[in-house]
Amino acid sequence: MKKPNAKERILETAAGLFFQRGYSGVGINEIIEKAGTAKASFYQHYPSKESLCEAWLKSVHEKSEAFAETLLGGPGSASEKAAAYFEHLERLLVESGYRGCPYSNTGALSVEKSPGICRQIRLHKESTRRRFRQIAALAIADPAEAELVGDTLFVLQSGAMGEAQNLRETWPVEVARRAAVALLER
Amino acid sequence: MKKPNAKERILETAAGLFFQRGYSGVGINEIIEKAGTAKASFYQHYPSKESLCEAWLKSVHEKSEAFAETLLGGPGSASEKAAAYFEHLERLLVESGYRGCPYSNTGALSVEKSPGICRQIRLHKESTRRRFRQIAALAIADPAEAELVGDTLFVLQSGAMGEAQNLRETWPVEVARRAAVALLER
Amino acid sequence: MKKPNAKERILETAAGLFFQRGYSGVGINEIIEKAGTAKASFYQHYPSKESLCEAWLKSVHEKSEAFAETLLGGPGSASEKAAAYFEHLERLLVESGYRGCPYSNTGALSVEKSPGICRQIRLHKESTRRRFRQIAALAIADPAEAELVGDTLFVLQSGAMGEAQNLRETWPVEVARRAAVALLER
Amino acid sequence: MKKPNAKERILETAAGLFFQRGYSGVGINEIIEKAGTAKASFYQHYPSKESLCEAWLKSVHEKSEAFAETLLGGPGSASEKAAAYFEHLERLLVESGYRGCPYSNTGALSVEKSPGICRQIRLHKESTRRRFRQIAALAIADPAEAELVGDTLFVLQSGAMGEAQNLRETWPVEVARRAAVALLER
DNA sequence: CATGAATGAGACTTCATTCAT
DNA sequence: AATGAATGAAGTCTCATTCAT
Repeated sequence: MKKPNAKERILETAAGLFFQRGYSGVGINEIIEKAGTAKASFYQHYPSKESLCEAWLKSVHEKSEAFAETLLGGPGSASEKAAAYFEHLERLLVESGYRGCPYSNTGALSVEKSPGICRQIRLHKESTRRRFRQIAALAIADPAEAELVGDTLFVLQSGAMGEAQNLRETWPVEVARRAAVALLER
Repeated sequence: MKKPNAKERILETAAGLFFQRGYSGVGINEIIEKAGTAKASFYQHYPSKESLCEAWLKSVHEKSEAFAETLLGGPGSASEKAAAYFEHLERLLVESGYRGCPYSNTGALSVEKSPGICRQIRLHKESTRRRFRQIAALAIADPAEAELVGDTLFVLQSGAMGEAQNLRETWPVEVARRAAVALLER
Repeated sequence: MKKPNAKERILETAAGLFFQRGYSGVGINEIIEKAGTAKASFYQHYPSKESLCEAWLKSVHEKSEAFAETLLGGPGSASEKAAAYFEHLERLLVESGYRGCPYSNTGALSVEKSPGICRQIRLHKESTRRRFRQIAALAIADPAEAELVGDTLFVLQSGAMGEAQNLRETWPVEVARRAAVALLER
Repeated sequence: MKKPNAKERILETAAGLFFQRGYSGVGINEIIEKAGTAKASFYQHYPSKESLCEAWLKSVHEKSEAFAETLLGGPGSASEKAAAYFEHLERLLVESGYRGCPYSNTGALSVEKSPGICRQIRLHKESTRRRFRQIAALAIADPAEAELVGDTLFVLQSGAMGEAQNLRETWPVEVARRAAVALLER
């Protein structure tokens, strides 16, 4: 019995599982079983589990970029945009059962062997950092100051997601949001 | 040939390995081999791998507490203490090859099955949060305000460690330190 | 993009790989990849991997026959022909990195399931045996004696190739050549 | 349900299977199933399939050495010993269903990656060569001549086993035996 | 005739854990 | 308290082959 679109189904299935239980917590067997594919079909499309991880991170990055562009292109002041961003994060966090940031969760594993995965993580993180700098530049005239504030927002957001995940509480996100707003409204 | 202190040797060996490669990246076999113990001796002292993880986290917590107490009990203003703390983190980070926070790294795994590990993480994180609130209280009179600033420092610190690990760069720690100092010197 | 001569390219590619790493050491995937063909194109030309093996052995046999006919039809005494034959073998051996006889290497696998492959091996081996008997008949009058000597040359040659391969040294071929010459010059 | 002596059972089972169908023709699964062991028990005793192959070849070598020593230490002239040796080979060959020499069969695979296996093959082959030189030295006074004849016997024996395996006939062994006797009785 | 996607079966290896001594 | 042998389950990956287009 042959089913088409195995590649898509595999990626979608893996996306859900990797996000919920982490890259190292999910095996190929479970992925292909839930995707309804044969093992060899998997390896036809992805040369290794690591490459699937890369594809997953890439797909998450695309959705993240789409949201960020919408937010940045829309109306509102810098602090409003930042607040909206943190509120969005909080919603995601609760909906996902406090699973935090897929990139940080993957980076927390010792994946030193896979440069491809590390590269995806860096790409996403640098992109996020750039977004926060753009937001800061809306409110702060001095470029150097804007960059510093942008980086601070980036660090705040990362810490908020991580600790909310660790503690299974939302207050870190709220704290970060208030700090962000304060930095931008000064 | 009986070797004493098996329990200690196991814990020390595991501490090094868990820290460097993460809880899920190290197997029991490697631990007992490097510790020079037999398989069954391991299970005599630790009923499971998870319990060893708990013991590891507990031991890390003790060292962390000792450092924090020294810092808090010593001389210096709030912002000086905070700056010293972040400089300490940066040193650890570089020395360890950018391995970040053991608790966050462990929490990034989906270890929902082990309440003991989650508990250790929460204990340590709440304790760290309390330390930052204490530092903030040194500089800020209003209790509510001090708590908020303390939580912000906590979030900053966590994000700094996480992103420094992800990017293998130290700037997130420096950014966090400057933000912390700014918050405390206002 | 259609490429002609797919069948030939497959055979040539497989010939190189089978010779170097043995029938069981080469997979279909590698063959079609290096030949630049699609999976299904392969099975259009060869119903199975075993049939490709047969085709390979057949093609090797043809080249071998051509050489033998040239040698036999040329000038020189029986012992000169035999010596030339062994010198030829030694050259091939060194050039190929001591890969020995493709037929013996294939026969060493337990390919009991494939009568076609076994048949090719037998065909080649019996033909080689006949050649040696012909050479022996040039030097030895008595037919029964000539047959025995021919068979002995055949066995010597086979052992020489096999052990040269096992030891990665050429002395077995030289030993066999000297024994062959001695048998024919008596 | 735990059974002791897994290591022995694994080696004995593997010996039979490797001999009959070749190293590459037998999988770990079949070995452990027929040996009645768990897969992890296998890897407790043998770090890899290749290491099991080495152990197998080593065990075969020991039996082979025992036979050779008995033969060499016993009574009889050089040609009688050689004849007995070839008759022994012929018996083994028929009994085993024409499976030839385990070392040559293993060496025919492209096992370039495993130096351990290659080493076992070389050890056995060089030892066999030495035995034949010893036999030749019993009949031939000149040392250089004896060495050459010994090597010739070695090559003859190898070719005989290989071609008997290829053709599933015993005549190569008989031809080799007659050639050997002729060389020693001259 | 050519193709890329799909497949069932099996490859080798490692996991954390438990048993009998 | 300490040990080496044994284990079931799961790990990632490859095999030769066939399908639908």
